Amino acid sequence: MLTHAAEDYLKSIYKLQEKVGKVSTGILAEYLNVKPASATGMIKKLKTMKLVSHERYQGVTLTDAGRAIALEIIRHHRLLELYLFKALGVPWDGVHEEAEKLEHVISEDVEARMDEFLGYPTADPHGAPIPDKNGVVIKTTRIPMTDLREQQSCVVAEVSDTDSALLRHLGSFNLYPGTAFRVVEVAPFEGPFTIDVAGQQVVIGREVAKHVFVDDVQDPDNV
Amino acid sequence: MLTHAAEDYLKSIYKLQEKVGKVSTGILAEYLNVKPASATGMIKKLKTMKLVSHERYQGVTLTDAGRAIALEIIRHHRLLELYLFKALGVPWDGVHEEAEKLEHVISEDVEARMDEFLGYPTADPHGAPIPDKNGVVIKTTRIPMTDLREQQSCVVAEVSDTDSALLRHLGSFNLYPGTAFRVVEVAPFEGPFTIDVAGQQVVIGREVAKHVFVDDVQDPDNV
DNA sequence: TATATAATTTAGGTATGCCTAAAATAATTT
DNA sequence: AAATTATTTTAGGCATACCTAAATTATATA
Repeated sequence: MLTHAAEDYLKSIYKLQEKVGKVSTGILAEYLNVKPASATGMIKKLKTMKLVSHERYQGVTLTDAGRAIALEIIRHHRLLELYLFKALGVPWDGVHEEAEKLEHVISEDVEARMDEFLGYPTADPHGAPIPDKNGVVIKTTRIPMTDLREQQSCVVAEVSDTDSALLRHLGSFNLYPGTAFRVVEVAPFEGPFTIDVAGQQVVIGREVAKHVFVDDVQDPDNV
Repeated sequence: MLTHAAEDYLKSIYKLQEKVGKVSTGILAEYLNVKPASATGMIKKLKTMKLVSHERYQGVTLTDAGRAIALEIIRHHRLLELYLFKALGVPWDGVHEEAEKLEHVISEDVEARMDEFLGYPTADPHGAPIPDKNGVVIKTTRIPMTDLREQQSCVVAEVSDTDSALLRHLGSFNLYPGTAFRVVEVAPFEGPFTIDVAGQQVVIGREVAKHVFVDDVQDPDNV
């Protein structure tokens, strides 16, 4: 069995790799709130276990074995988030922190029971896809809200799960995954977005919009 | 926050103290599957935190602060066991092992939600009392099954939770907490107990009977 | 191309929590 | 009371996973 720290490194490498391909030591260290020297140490350890590929100064990538473990941990995390949300009513801005601790200790048996209780779900409360038991993740085509233009309509697909204050903010506007909205106005010079959510006008700043990803983008009917 | 190991020590000291008063280093080490030298080390650490009282060669006892933490961990453990059993259908011989890992990471918030879901229960699936939020444990008068005499009737109050094979064995006879039975025969020379459970005759060996505790002992009506 | 800057790795240190072996203390037997 | 046995503590090591500081390597700038 891997240590919790090793599991966290694999999970983080997976997530960063999705964004940037090869993951540099510095990026990884920053993501994990750890010094680069510490990351180097763990990368070496993971390399001897053949869970990552790494050449000095060249960044890390997961091996197939490493990715399988990373996906398993991510599955634990997201199923736990959804379970806490649906079965125990933990607010959506609190589930990430809880799941972060539980993901390392939950058994496959308990996980399977939660999965069954939830009806084999495919997304967590923030809209992130839940890998299936074999590590298969549903591919999605989500774009950041900042790419939207005026008058386009769309549906919230996913929001970042790490910042609990941000989640409370979004919740106050009902901006949950599945919520539809239309862009009313995009203020110039990197200004905020004014959107229409169920008839209510809401102003969303750039920084917030960067963390909201949308789906089903439709141009206005009357063009 | 305490380390998981420190929490386990406090919990173990509490349980052993219930049985033997002052807890010797050796007994504690054996209970935790650790060498006496390691126990000495942790005892010293807990002493500096004022969670235990200890004089060299004289055994440990918990301070009020230490007991409060021990009871909190025990509450976590037993609520988790019951939750896993009732909400997720984990078999009663598996819940102990799961709870052993989860008890150290579950938050007070999630615990409170499970408590509510379960209707503020007072006993876990093995009949062990669940301390309340303030660390108050319901006092019980339970006697080991080995103290029973022929023809006495009683109700199973509690069984040891650590040996999963034993639990499966008891389960096969329906000997769960709450189950009533009558002693039909006690074989001489430390022999087995023959009991009547819901009309079925069952033979229970001494070693098993030592781990079953009963309540509501009644002498036969026709005396 | 040489130099300055930035990123990464190496080297050495800390804390936790376990271990074994040896020393000290306590309890039991003769 | 002395000697043997058992228990407990001390001393010194190991692995994990973090840290800081210094050395190395790579990249950007003059």
